[in-house]
Amino acid sequence: MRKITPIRMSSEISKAYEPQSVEEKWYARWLEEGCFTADPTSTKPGYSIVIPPPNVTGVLTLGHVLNNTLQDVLARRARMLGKEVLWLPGTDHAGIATQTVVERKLRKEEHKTRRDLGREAFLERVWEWKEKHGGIIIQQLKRLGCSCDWGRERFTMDAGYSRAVQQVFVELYNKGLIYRGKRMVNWCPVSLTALSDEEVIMKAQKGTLYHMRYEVVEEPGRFLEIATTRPETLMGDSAVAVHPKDERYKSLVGKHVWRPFPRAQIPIVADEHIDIEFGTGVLKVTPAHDKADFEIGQRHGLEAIDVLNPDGTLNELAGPEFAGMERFAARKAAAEKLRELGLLVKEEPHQNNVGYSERADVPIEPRLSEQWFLKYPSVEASRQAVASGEIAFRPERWANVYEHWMTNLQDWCISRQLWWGHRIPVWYHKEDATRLHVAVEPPADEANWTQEIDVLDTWFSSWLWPFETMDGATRAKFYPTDDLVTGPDIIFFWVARMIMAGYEFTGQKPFSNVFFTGLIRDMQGRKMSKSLGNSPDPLELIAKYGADGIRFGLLRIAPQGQDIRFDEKQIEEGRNFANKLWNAARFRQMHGPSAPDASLEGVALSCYSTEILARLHTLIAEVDAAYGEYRFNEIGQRLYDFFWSDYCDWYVEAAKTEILGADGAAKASSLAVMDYILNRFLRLLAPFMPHLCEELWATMGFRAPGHGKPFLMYAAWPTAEAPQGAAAARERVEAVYQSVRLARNLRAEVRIPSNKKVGFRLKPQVAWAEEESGTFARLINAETVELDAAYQPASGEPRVLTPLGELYLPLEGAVDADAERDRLEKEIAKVVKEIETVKRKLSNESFVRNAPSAVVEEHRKREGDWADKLSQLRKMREALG
RNA sequence: GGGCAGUUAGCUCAGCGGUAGAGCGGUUCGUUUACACCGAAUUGGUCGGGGGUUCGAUUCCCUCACUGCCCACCA
Repeated sequence: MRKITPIRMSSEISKAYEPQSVEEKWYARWLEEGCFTADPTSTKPGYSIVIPPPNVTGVLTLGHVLNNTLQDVLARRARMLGKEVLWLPGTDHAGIATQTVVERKLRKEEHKTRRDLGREAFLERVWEWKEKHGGIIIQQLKRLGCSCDWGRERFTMDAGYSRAVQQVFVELYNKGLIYRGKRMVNWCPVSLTALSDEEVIMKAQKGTLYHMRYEVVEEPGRFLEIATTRPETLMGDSAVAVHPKDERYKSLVGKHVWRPFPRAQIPIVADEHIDIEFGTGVLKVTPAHDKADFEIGQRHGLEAIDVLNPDGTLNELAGPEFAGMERFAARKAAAEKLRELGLLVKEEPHQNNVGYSERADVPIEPRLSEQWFLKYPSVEASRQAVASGEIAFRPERWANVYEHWMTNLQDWCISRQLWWGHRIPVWYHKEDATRLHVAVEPPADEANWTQEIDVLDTWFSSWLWPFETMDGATRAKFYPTDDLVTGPDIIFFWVARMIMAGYEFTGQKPFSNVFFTGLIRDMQGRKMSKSLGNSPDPLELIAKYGADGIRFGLLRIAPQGQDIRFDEKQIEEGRNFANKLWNAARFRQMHGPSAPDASLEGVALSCYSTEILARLHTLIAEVDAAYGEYRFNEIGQRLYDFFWSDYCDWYVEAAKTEILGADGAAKASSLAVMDYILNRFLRLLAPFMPHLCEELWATMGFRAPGHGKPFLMYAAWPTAEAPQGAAAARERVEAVYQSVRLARNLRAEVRIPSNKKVGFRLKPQVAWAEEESGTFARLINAETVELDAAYQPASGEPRVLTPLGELYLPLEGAVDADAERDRLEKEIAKVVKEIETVKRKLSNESFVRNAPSAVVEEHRKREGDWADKLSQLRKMREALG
């Protein structure tokens, strides 16, 4: 193992923490030393996470930063808890997205389409692109500090993985769960492929409801009025439908109407599906272009007339004047023609929901086509696993969303008319198209067969991710995985399907916990998107604030599964916190070397030391509890508050009395306590800010019992002992600190500049006031605090009652008896009010009877405290005259 | 049309049955030998409206309002 040489701090070292070089240095060291490598033969208990594989075309977004930082935190803490950790990385081939990117490039640079190249050549291009430009995001994740086992990076189109995908297809086919059929699917006229229901996004549209009329064949001169939003499909109408109970039209059922163009007689049918209330209560039935219409067509044996080409233009069945016309142009043209024929009754504005293709962002076209479908496997086991808590969803409410989807499953359209993807392992016999060969290997007499040209939906490969990324030995050690961290937006696409695949193909759940993060939005609450340009570049933020800064900033504002409004200020806070820690360590270093083990054996502690150690003890307990509930923001908040406020603002400032004082033993004690705290705190913070903590750990020369490697990232997770005498210390320290706050306030009120040293007088009311007067004086920036039990203040000298006693500020010329009288009287009024409140509460019998005794006790104590304070204030008031 | 979240200080958010919190912002002071990416003090809230349960409600229940998200074949 290589020796680590820490950079020694010196007074020349920069006052501000400069993350760039530190972060890159440590990341390189960790990699060199194999710190991220998972060993399946280890005797330590295993812990594993698989990364939600980002698209190979992807670049890092803030969403990725949050998501992967959370995974990194979990992985790093698990290592410190003594687990053998596997965080398995990789990328997704992302069928449509990647194909589109390469096609666009081809068009731009060579003015060619993929068809110009042909399938084989095009795929070669995609692979070339993938090798060259794919996986940028992997590099970006490294810059963020992700401790993935990069040696195990997987891609969903790796040879072995692809084979597994095809095997799964064959297996499901043989089980009768996969079938081919001509069905109504969601067709994207831009990507020219079928899509699953999940890839369709419903959007509210402002459109027009056209009222038109068809003449009844059997009763010339009588017209049926029909409302439609899609007149361009009327050429594909093969019936009109009314509700069987609709009295208005009962007599017409079984008769016919004239479809105006191409002119034809079509029947009037009765169907339960019709909503009597909507429009005119008459529906034009276009079985080829609407899912509901298709079903009506099935029930009534209607012809499905497909009037659209795959690209969304109309075909010759629509008639010569429409053939070749784009669908939305045709809508206007059809309406216009109806108007000319006198068949358009009216047009009215209408809002309805239209399905859009998630990728291409155009309205999808319901289209009848031959596709492969999957009946989901292991549904009941999967549903049960989440319902019973065998797989825990956090926040829990997502379990309901999952449950709802799982109980309303529709068969999954898994074929895609793309080239980039896993080719469906099916061959059709050239002589006899009904003969199929379904296997991973092509048939022996391959020349007599043609392979299916469609590929599989990308999610049909990603659902195997938690186990197909692992070899046998790895699986034995690390499967099922422990935590999955992902966004709720892919709960159906990915999470639910992985659960089903896990049970179906491994007989086990694929993971035990799923943590759903929130979505990161901009300050206006909008989704981050490329088109809005409101998505900050995380790498720029890293350059500006450091990886640790962005990690900490984001973690601290990421609530449990709630959406997050992003504000760069929050990242700035992360950077500032890093700087604070850096400087606190620097301060400690300025007073000599630290003890590596930072033990407090046999060290006599000041009350301030005892108090901060007690707080550290509490902190560790709280952090552990918060980890147990995945409350990352709370962990961040606790660490921040403890360090900045309790440690830096109070403890270090108080300890300066001893550190800068003459008592060698006392100084050594305070420094040892700082070492103790820093040693533990760096370990606690390491998962959040790994680079900085590792740097300081090395600089300070700390050691800790560890789990194999001489890095902080392998140091044991800290435990803290509650110090002896914590309660007494806390009481004393709190009295001092409270007195400090009051004294500082007094200074400010009397307008003494913060840097001006002044002399105070204290009439002590506690026996130990003398012992703490030095620290007290330091904290209030006093020249002196003279203790004088018999002190007679000049009338009008600024004064305040503190827990240490009456405090006076003898100032030349600033004596104002009226002001002091006012101040005291205001204070007295406040106390009187407090006492009244407490008294009222205590005199309420129901309160005393019903409230928990601890609460009642607290009120009693409070009453006593206030009463004491009041009597002292009154005495001071009398003395003032 | 169903379901789920959210509504707390000017802004972003914690708290979720016992005296309203943080950060940022504002105001005032500060070259106090770690840190101006800092320190101190201070300002600022009938905890969305209305009911109810309770000795007590920002916290639990009901209801309404608005905001956001998910699901759903009303053309």
